Amino acid sequence: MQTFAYLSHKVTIADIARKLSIAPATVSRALNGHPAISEKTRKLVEKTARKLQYKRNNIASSLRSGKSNLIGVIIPSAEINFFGSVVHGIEKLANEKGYNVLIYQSNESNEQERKGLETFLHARVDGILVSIAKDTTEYDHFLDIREQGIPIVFFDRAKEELDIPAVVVDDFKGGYAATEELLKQGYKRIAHISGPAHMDVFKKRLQGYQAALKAHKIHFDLQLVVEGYVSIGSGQQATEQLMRLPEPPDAIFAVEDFTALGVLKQLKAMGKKVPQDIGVVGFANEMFGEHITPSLTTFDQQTVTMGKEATDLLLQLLDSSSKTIAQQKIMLEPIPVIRESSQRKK
Amino acid sequence: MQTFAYLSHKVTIADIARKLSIAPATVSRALNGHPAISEKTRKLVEKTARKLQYKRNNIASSLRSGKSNLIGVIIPSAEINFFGSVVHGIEKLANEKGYNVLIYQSNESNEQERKGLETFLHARVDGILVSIAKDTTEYDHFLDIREQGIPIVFFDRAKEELDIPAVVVDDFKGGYAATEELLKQGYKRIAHISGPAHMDVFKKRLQGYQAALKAHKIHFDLQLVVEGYVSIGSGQQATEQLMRLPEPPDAIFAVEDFTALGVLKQLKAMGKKVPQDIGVVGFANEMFGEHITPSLTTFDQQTVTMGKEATDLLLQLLDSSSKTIAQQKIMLEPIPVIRESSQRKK
DNA sequence: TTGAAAGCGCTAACAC
DNA sequence: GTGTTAGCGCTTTCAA
Repeated sequence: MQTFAYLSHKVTIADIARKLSIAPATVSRALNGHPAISEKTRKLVEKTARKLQYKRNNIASSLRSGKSNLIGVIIPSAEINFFGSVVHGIEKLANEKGYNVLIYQSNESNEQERKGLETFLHARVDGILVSIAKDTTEYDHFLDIREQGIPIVFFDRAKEELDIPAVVVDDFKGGYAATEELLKQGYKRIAHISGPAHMDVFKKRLQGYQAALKAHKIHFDLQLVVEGYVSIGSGQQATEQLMRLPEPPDAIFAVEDFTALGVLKQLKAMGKKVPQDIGVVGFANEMFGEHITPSLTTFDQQTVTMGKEATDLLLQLLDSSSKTIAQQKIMLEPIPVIRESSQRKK
Repeated sequence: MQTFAYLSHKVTIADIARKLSIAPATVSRALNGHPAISEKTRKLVEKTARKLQYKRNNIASSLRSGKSNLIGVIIPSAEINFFGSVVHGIEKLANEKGYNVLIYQSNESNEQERKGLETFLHARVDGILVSIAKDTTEYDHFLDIREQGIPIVFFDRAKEELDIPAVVVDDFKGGYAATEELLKQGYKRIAHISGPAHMDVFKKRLQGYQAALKAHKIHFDLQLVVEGYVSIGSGQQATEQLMRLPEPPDAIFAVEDFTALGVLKQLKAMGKKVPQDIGVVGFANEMFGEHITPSLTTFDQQTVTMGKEATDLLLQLLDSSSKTIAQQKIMLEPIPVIRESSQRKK
């Protein structure tokens, strides 16, 4: 029951074949640049196709070839700038390479993440790109997918133990650099508001923070690390807690920008001046950081590049000919974006 | 050449049928809840399907039924919060109803917008949701799609003349309310930084602005309207121009939040106090507005609702049984979000 | 270099 | 209530 079929008969390769008195197979070959087709036939077919406004039916093509040319992408939330930007990179490369992109938002829920994978299985996507949801602490659903023979690549939120290819930012280095930036500015007692410990991204930033302290021979005070849950409210709460310490910190490295925003809000509410009294550094380079007062020092995660690299990796995996992938793990450099919130000296 | 086909033989309805010694068609019917199938058979088929881990091949199903269960969505940019949020609404409803969502970003370019439509045609989407790109001034590509019999619905950035169903915010009302809010606060000389005049959204906000002035018997001064191009830079530039007037404004209604952000930045650079010296109102309720200083008064566009309504409209269009659509044009109320930037009194 | 024929997995029309 | 048959539009052997 084709809706509106009467309006425009869909032209097929059979139509072209009939018109030219050749076989449909020949038309197909000509249209797909098969080498064993004469230049003359090819031109003729192409011209006729254009004239008849032929459009290849991807669905039929997919059914026959077993390739859908679809890539599924699961992101935690489209409302976070960061992911929107990564998707931009994914789409750009994917479209160039003839793939379409299906998006599914997990909303940080494990259940919805699983649903997304299920949906993608149904849609017969050729490969899947995932940034893991915050609530996900079990990973069997990803392994299931891999067992089905569908390539997966993680981006940003990866899980190392699974041995699934991934494109991430060097979070350890980022955490290290963030801490060092504060030390360089003369802050002495640096706190860290971390994210859920089960997530690699946040764990590594914490490790970077610890390593930087150690390198600078600063005693690691456990009281100065508060585990947050990656949100403005969490940043506010953690800040309150930190500032109530007998020896409060003089700088805070927040695990990402939303948390950092919470920190700034709370400090303002408490009448503390940033960066004079307290230094603040975030992570992710979310858009708002540039526009708030004081502007937020942070680290850029090369979002568009991340999307492209992840797609490129997936495409390699899809290309069965390349059995060996160049690199299973790609680390992007976090790029420091130094702004007011950390600049005590100047 | 099915990659990894050796790893997991894909089970089909034929497998189930064989196992139960019934016809494939019966299996299909049972799985699709066909009424004329006995409860007993249905249960049996369902159980077997589960046991064999059967997954319907959507592609085959699409080819046969002529329905892809795919909805294509074209947005100008995934990096604008507003669109991310609308997509959220679209996805939610679409997924509930068994549709998958393809996303394409036009990046405000007419060429890419056309490419997106072309891509969707190839992918045989059942319907298309579009928010028009800034650079688009000709609309034949949309009409072409409609002629192909593929339903389109616009959201937010619509074009009235085309007579294509749309879900938009009542921009006239919003422009009116924004202006009135400033008047209520005692501002007398209100400027407006508009957007490209060819776009309905911006044109209507301008008309709302003019109507509000008129209603309050305020002379409309053409000098106080500057056409911007919807960006921070544009807001800065326009503000500079406005403030250089012999009689500069004491309030600015910016056509959307990014422009408003530019206004605030420029005013700050000029040493003007907001809202004491000058009042500012934006539009769209972008995330940053809440967090900047001063926080930005703006109008919320009910993004998630917008996405849902647009999808609902499209779904109605797809459901051929309902020849008459309830409403071809849906207007959402802009919701005032009053913050510091406009609050002179208090 | 091209054609004929088969079939991807599913659903719908028509039987019974 | 279920089976039979055909075919969606394409690609891919195999044969010529």
